Amino acid sequence: MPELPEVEIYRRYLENTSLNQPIHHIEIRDAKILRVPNPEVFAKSLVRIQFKKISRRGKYLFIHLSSGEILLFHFGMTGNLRYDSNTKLQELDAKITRFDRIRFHFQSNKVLSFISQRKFARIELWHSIDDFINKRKIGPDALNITYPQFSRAIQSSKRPIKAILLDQHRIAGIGNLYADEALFQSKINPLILGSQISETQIKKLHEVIQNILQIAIDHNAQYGEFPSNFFLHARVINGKCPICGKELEKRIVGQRTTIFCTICQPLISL
DNA sequence: CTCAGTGTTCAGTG
DNA sequence: TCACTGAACACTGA
Repeated sequence: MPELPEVEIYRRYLENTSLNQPIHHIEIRDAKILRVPNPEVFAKSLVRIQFKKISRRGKYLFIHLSSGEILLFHFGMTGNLRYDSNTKLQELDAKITRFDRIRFHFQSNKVLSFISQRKFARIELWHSIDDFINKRKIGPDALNITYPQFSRAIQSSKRPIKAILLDQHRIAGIGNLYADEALFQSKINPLILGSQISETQIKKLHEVIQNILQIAIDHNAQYGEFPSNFFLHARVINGKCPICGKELEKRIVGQRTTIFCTICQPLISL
């Protein structure tokens, strides 16, 4: 599920469960998740290390280690976390599924599992956040991006707006669902090119994105609890436009399924 | 049985 | 170098 709001919820979860506990050992159940030169060496190097702080940029979660290094979590399409505080080993084992890919065993006997159904999720180790941001060229966080930054990110591209919103190099944190949500609430057609969007629309889009993401976080990223005016409710059932009632349009834009209303999100620039 | 899906990376093109 | 595109990755559920 992980777009920005989910990852922010994961960040808070780690902050509330996993700080300041020395690691006892790391259980590697699927080495593919670990994008490090040598998983065994990686695991050994983390023994006795603690998580000191958890931060986030877009969909990337950073664990600040007591060693000074940064453990990077990216959840892909299906990543999740589960912190087990049971003291009995049997009860801990009972909770393991085959999707528990990496497990961090703390000296306190608590266990943090990094879970992922599909193996698109990954864990990396970096010297610093700046090092990671610079090498991967990750754009500003969608919740923090200023209007001038946002405007430039949109107008400087000739790709469809939908593709721009999904491009983490330009703006970090928006995924397929929230991109459709933001475009619907802003009444912007997903196919309009970035360079062709009016200043008024960009302004509106910027506001709408901040608003949607904040509301999503406030509802713990639980889609079922989002306000009824959220497009997502109509989108999942592939139904009719919640505003005008017309059959929603479905197309591939920016390589992803895109659902929108051709009436409420006209192709002309306002 | 087939295919789409809350995402990224990498190779290749212009 | 840069902007962009399409394939690949892996597994479930409709």
